[in-house]
Amino acid sequence: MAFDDLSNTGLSLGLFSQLEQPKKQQYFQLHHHTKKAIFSPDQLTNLSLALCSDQVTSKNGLSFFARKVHGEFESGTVLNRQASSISVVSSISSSVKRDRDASNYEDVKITIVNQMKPNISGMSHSEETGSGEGVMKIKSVYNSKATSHDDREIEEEEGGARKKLRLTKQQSLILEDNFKEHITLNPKQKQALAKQLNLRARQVEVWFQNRRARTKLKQTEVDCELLKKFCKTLTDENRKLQKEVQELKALKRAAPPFYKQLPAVTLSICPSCERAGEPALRQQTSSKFCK
DNA sequence: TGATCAGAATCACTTACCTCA
DNA sequence: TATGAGGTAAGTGATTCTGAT
Repeated sequence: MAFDDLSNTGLSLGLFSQLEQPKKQQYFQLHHHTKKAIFSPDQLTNLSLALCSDQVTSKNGLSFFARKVHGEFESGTVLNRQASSISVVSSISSSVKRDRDASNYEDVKITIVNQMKPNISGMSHSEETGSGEGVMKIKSVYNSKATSHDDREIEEEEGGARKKLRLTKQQSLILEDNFKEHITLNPKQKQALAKQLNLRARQVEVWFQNRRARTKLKQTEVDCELLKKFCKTLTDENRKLQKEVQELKALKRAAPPFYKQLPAVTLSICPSCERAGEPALRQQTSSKFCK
């Protein structure tokens, strides 16, 4: 796909109006990931934990940020994502600003430094951030409301290797507190929290995402331990029962059961009433039994 | 009314940076 | 000082859901 075409399909999408969009999401649904061929069988059956569901109302004026341009580009070809979703364009490399929550940006433009490199997704970090041929830079142009933090980050990202953000203890504490209250945030909460922490909404979102993943991982470990214990209990129980069976078998061999010592009794069916009974008894009661 | 599409939200997995033993 | 492990912020590619057409 030629780059001009790319911008036509997605990147020159400008302002979007605010939308009221009720969202209902089931979090941590039990589901299978059966689609990606690259998954191992274990991964295919990887289950999420069913925790809760929540009604989220999102009023996040679309803030349609160029989210995903990815895949192998070859001139004149299409993106490797479904053609229907190509309009969403984003991070080709770490130099791409990605902030779909920044509803205050005015437009997203692309600056092409050089020709696109085939197989961008396979580029190494140094290749991505280098300044050599074939490197494409995408720059998000925010409106005047963009925070200084954003500007700083753009500078940093353009400058070289990606700098890892370290949250302060205070920030982590506040995030943790919020997580205790709700494990997901609606856009309003996200924005508010981001403002409070002097972070971008995307960073808050990522933190919650990673936090949920950590919670799930821990829960999985706990579940695993419980299952191990349960398994051990069952094994012990099974061993006990096996032992009991052995003992009973030994007893049986030693002395035949008492019912085998009783005289044999023949049961027969009365042709008129079709009831079973011992003949001697039936003879005594036949006047009542078979009328 | 059902089909289709776009966009948002979220996920699992991965990468890369940073700290610390 | 070098190094490997572990923690975690961020990137990537996918699915699901919902509203609009």
